[in-house]
Amino acid sequence: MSRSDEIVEVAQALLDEAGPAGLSMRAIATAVGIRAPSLYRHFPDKAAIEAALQERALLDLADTLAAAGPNLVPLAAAYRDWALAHPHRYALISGQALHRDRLPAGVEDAAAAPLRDAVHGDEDRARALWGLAHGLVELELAGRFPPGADIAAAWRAGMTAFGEHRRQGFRA
Amino acid sequence: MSRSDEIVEVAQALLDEAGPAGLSMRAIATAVGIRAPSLYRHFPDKAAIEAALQERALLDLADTLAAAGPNLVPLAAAYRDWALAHPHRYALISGQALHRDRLPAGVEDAAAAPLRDAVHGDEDRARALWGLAHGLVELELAGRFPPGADIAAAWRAGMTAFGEHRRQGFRA
DNA sequence: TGCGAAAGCTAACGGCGTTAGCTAAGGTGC
DNA sequence: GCACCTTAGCTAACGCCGTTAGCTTTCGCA
Repeated sequence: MSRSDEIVEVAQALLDEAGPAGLSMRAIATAVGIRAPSLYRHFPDKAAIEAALQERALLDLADTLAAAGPNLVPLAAAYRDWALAHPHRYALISGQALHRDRLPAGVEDAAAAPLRDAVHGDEDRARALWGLAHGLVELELAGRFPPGADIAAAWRAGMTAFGEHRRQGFRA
Repeated sequence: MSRSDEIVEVAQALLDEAGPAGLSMRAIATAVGIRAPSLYRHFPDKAAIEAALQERALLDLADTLAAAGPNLVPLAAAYRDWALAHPHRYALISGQALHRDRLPAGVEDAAAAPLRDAVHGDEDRARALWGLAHGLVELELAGRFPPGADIAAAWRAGMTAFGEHRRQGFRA
């Protein structure tokens, strides 16, 4: 394993346990066993390390979604489960945090493809579905739902809306 | 206008033009005409200033949504329009950024109430709808949709799903 | 007139990402 | 075998960040 790979590995462990706020260059370097400036021998800046983590996370998410199959309900469940299992990774790939220009082409799309397939290529409904899943995950991770809220039921309500809609062959 | 109010006013202007990243204590202080440590005469810490901005933003959003009326489509349009008009304010009240423990009681709920009313008190569907709106806004603000994407059509697709669903009296 | 509170100030601390510039180790060409 | 260049580490430091300590000035009021 190259030193670069080792750094990314260590950074991912640090992200998982300490969150994005704990992912400092000094912390990564210490975990590797070197000093912060030495990291710049392997990566041009912190964003490059973050981009490597984002690539990993997106590919992992894409695999997970692909493994969930083509049906809406298990697909949505896989999306939510992945986010809840890796909340800090999800935070790293959501919002403005994504270093899109540093990611290899296709990586971002790979994670979106399963959702698009689940609505049979209808781009508008795929985007709405993505928004729904992303929004529900973000609200849940941010603790915006009151304690005791039945979040699974909210997912069911959303999925039912989209599922029924599809079964009727509706077009917006 | 008290000094505290002036600070919040200036901070909001700074937020609107420079975004959350530009909202530093030194920048706020300079814009007010004082030095950063003097801000601590009026607020205990930066989070308190942010909380004041969040309260303003949430109340403004709540007013905007209330003015949009009880129907789903114009309500959703108002939500999106507000977020696009004040992207940095939206960023400040979304995600983990919210200082919930520092906000006056009811402020957060005031912004959510119109969505809940629009689905006639069905909590599960209200949360799904909130997730949909929040998610679509976040994805759009983050530039996650490809250039030229018909985002309005995605909103229509989502709203149609929820709207049709309601008209049929469906329950999840 | 004196006093205390309010509100400003400078200097500084420990954190951050990052840069400049030095050094030690390892391989390669003559 | 020696000179040389590259690689990968290091320390010191810069300018930013939020924040604290401690000083001064001003002002209202008894």
